[in-house]
Amino acid sequence: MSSDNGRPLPPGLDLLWGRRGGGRRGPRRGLSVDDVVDAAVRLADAEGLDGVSMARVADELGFTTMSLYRYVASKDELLQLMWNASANGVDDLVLDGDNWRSRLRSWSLVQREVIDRHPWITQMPMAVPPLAPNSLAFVERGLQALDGTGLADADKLRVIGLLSSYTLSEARMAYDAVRAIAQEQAAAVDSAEPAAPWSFEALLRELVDEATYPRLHNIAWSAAIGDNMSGFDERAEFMFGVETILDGVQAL
Amino acid sequence: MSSDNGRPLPPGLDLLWGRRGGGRRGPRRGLSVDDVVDAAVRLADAEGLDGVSMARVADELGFTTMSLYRYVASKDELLQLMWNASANGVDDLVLDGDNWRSRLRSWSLVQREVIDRHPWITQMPMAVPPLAPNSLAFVERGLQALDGTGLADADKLRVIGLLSSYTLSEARMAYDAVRAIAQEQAAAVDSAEPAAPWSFEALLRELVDEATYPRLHNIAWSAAIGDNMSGFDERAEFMFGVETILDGVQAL
DNA sequence: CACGCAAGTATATTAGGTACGCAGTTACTG
DNA sequence: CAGTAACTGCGTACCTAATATACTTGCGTG
Repeated sequence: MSSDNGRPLPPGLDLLWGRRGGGRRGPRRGLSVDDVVDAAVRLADAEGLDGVSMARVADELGFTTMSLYRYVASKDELLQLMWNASANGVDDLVLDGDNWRSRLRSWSLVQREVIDRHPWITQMPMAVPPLAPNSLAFVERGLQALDGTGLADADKLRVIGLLSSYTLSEARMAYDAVRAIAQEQAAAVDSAEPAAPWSFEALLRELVDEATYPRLHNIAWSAAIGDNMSGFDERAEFMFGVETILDGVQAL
Repeated sequence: MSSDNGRPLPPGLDLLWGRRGGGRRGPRRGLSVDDVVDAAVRLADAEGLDGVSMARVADELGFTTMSLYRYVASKDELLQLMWNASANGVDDLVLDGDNWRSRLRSWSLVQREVIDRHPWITQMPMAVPPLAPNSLAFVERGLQALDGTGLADADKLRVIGLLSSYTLSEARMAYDAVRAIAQEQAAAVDSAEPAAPWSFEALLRELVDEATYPRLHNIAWSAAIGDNMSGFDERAEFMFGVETILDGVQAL
């Protein structure tokens, strides 16, 4: 298999890569690691990452909280597994396009779609370099998209990293906005007050005074931003950013 | 001042913008919001964001935990204030360079320096669009750097957003790596075992099998990555990414 | 067939955020 | 000037959530 056969992986990675040993004595297991991860992912999809507590996940499975620790070492490890699981389809991903540019574009779109399916990804702690099977598989696909370009390997990796960090942060902002609105509405319900809506543009106009922020002030009061909230197409915005990055890559 | 004079800002933003009213009756305050924020920032600088608990901050100031709630509404609000405070110097930032490109480059460098001074920024929850005075001031500087280019305002904002999200995520990865190493060493100390060091490259070579990840496998086993850990210059890496983005901007 | 590892459970501990009410303090108000 | 309202810092208490530990029971293996 590999050079370091047998040497134990760092904690957390072993499970991720399916290398947690384990004798086979004792009662039959009532669950599998996948069951636990699936339940957690389902919960996160439905209620956001905050909805995921060990107790809640265990409930979902009809087990007690502590039983989960027979399958994962810590909540953190569970989060890693969830993160990996969220990208579960990428192995058999086919990138269409006959040039690197369209392939990379569709690669970015795929990532964005994954995040849209699992918005909680944007809330993940992300304490560790993503050495998960699916993350690497996805990177591999990105490298594949750059086949045939004369780019150095290191540059390819950089491009991949650049695109995916842009995608993630764009998605993060989008979902932060969604959450902010949801939260505001929730607050408005139980406070029973008029609760001024404070659109984003209204806030900007309120806060940005002309002396300190001349350019922002100008933008905030221009018609362009004026009816932002309605006609605003986040997806187009995202695509534009991707194209800009691709332009930069083209220059390499 | 502005169109909506008097309408209360959403919670959290009022303090950020110095608009938490408050009569002046009652005992003199023993602290100021700035004292609290400063203490929290000092703690975070020294011990990371995990070191920041309300109790710990209060201890630092010689007050009880609950007294802090006379100054901030919640820990979350405190975090927002910390985030804003971390960028405290940007108002009087001078961007050198006579063309937009060098100005933007130095703008990115400044952001990176801020993060280097306060690495905990990369660990922040970031639940909300950054409507903080200093964030906006920094954006304003970015716009300023793009003065004279024919770019549309919306495009300028996109460029700014793109660069800063890249900067943040690059810094995040860098500090994640630092933390991972520190944590590994800490674990090695109290376990008293040989505790195989598992360099990043060794891990990659162990995990990435040729069949599934041909390109990654190739990279992992190439000399280029081989002695990565030592000769690896993260700063140069970062600069390269910035240049790539700037190339993309140039194409606009 | 009994030994001992392993699975699920119950209980408890710890950490951290925050609601609530108290007692003392100060400044506005009549 | 007295009264009172608004405000201070504090102590206590509650809640959520992760997880350590010890127990009970199941079952493959020697």
